Amino acid sequence: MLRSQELTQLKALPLFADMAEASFNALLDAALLQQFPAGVVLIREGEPADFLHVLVDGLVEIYTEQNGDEWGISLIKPVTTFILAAVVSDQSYLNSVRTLAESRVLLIPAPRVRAIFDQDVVFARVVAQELALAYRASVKKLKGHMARSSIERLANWVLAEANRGPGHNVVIPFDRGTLASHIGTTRENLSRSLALLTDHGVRIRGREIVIDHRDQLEAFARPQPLIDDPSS
Amino acid sequence: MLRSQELTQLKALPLFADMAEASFNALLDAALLQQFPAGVVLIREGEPADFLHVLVDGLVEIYTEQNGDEWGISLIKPVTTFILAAVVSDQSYLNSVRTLAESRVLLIPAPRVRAIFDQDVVFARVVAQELALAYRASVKKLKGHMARSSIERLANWVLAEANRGPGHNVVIPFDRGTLASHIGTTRENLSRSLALLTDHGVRIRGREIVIDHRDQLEAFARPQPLIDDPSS
DNA sequence: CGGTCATTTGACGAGCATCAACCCCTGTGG
DNA sequence: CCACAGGGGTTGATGCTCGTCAAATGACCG
Repeated sequence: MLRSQELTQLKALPLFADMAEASFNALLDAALLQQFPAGVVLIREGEPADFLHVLVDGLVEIYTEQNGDEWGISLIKPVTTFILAAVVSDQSYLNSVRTLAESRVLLIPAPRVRAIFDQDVVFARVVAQELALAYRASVKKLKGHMARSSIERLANWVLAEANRGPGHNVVIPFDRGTLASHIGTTRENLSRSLALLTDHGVRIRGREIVIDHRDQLEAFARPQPLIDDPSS
Repeated sequence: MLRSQELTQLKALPLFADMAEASFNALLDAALLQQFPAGVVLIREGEPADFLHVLVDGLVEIYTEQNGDEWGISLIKPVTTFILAAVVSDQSYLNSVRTLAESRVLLIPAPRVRAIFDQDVVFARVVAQELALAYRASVKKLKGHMARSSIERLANWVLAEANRGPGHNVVIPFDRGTLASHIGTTRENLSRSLALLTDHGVRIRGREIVIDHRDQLEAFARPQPLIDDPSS
C-alpha cells in the first residue's frame, strides 16, 4: 500500500504526470513501493512477467547469466520502467535484474498495466514511448559491440557518463567487474584498457576518472550521435 | 493510392485485422504501397522518420554503416513493421534499410500513425506489441554477441532458420557477405566457420545447408530459448 | 572465351580471454 | 599492535579467436 505523500510524489513523475486521475489511481491501488538494499536480485530470467517495475530512486542493472559468466545488458537510472516489454507481450523475462545501489522500486501487477493501457490513451502513449526508447538503446549497444573494440567502447562510455554531469570527472558507481560486464570484456582487460586511456587525456584515480583533455579523449573515442547520444 | 483489392488484403493482416474500420481507413488513405526490386536502399540512417514502413512481401535488412563496413542489425520478414520506434518517438532513423529481395512495402506517414495511435486502442496495443517484440529481438541478438563465439552464432542461426520450415535444409537467401554482417563476422571467417560446421552434422552445398544430424548440430550450438526462440 | 564478381584458402598479426601471481587495502582476532 | 585472511584490482605470460591482406579458385554472364 502507498501513503498519500508517496502517491503525490509518484503522480509527479513524467511517466504518470499526464494521465487521467482515475487511471492513475487504478494503476496504483494494486501497486507496491518497495525499498531494496544494493545487491538484491529482483528478477531472474525465465520467470513469467508478473509485475511492471519502475525504478523511482537508486540504480539497477539488467544482466544475463550465460554458462557461469554474467553479461550486462543495460543500466537503469531513475525514473525509468524496466521489463516493460515482457509485461506488454505477456512473456517471460529475458534477463535478470539486480540493484547496484539502494533503490526504491514501484511494482505494478502486469494485468493491471495491460488493462489501463487499453483505457487511457495517454498512458498507452507513454508506454509506447518507453518501449521505443528501450529498443533504440538496445540497438545502440548492439551497434557499439559490432563496430568497436572494447577499449573504444570504454572510452565512449566514459564520455557518455561525463555528458550526464557538468564536471570533468566520472565516478564509476560500482565495482570494475560489473563495468567490465557492461562494456563487454573481462575485469583484467578493463583494467588494461583504463591504463591505456591514460595516453588519451584521462587520469585514473581509483573509481574516479578525471578527464583532463576532453578533445584528446574524443579524438580517440570518436563518439557518434546515433550510438552514444542517449536522447537520439 | 491503393486499389480496393489491395485494401482488403491489407485489412486481413494481423497488424490491422482487429482495428476499427474507420481508423483503418484513416491510416491508409494517406498511405502508399510500393514495390521495390532487390538491393534498393529504402532508408538511410540519420534521416528524420517520415514514414512507418510495413513489409508486406519480400525481404529487407536493417543495417548500419560504420567507417566503411556494414553491420547487420536485423532481418525483416513479412508481415512486420520496421522503424516503428523512430516513428513513435519522432526521431531520426538509427539504421539504414535495404531490400534483399523484391519487396512490397506499405508506407504510412508518421504523423498519421501517431494520430491513429491516440484514437484507436486496438491499434495502440498492436503497436506496443510490435515494439516489445522488436526490443526483445534486439536484446536476444545482443546476448548472442556477448556470450557466444562467431561460429556458435552461425550454428544457432542455422538451427533457427531450420526451425522456420519442416525441411532438413536451409537456404541462405542472400550472399555470404550479407550473412557475415548479420552474424557479426567477416566473409572470410564465415566461410571458414561454415567449413568447420561440417564436423557437426551439416553439409554445405553452395547456398544450401543440409542438416544431416540435427542432434549433433544442437549439441555443438547449444541453443537457448531465451536467445534463439523468436517467439519467447 | 575473357572478364567480373562471389567465395575459398593461406599466412600473419591484433585483440582479447584465460590462468596465475601479486599488490593493496580493510577488517578481524590473537 | 601485529599477523593474517579475504576481496578488489593490477600485471604478466600464453594461446585462442578473429580480422586483415593477398592470392587462388570457382561461378556466372556477356
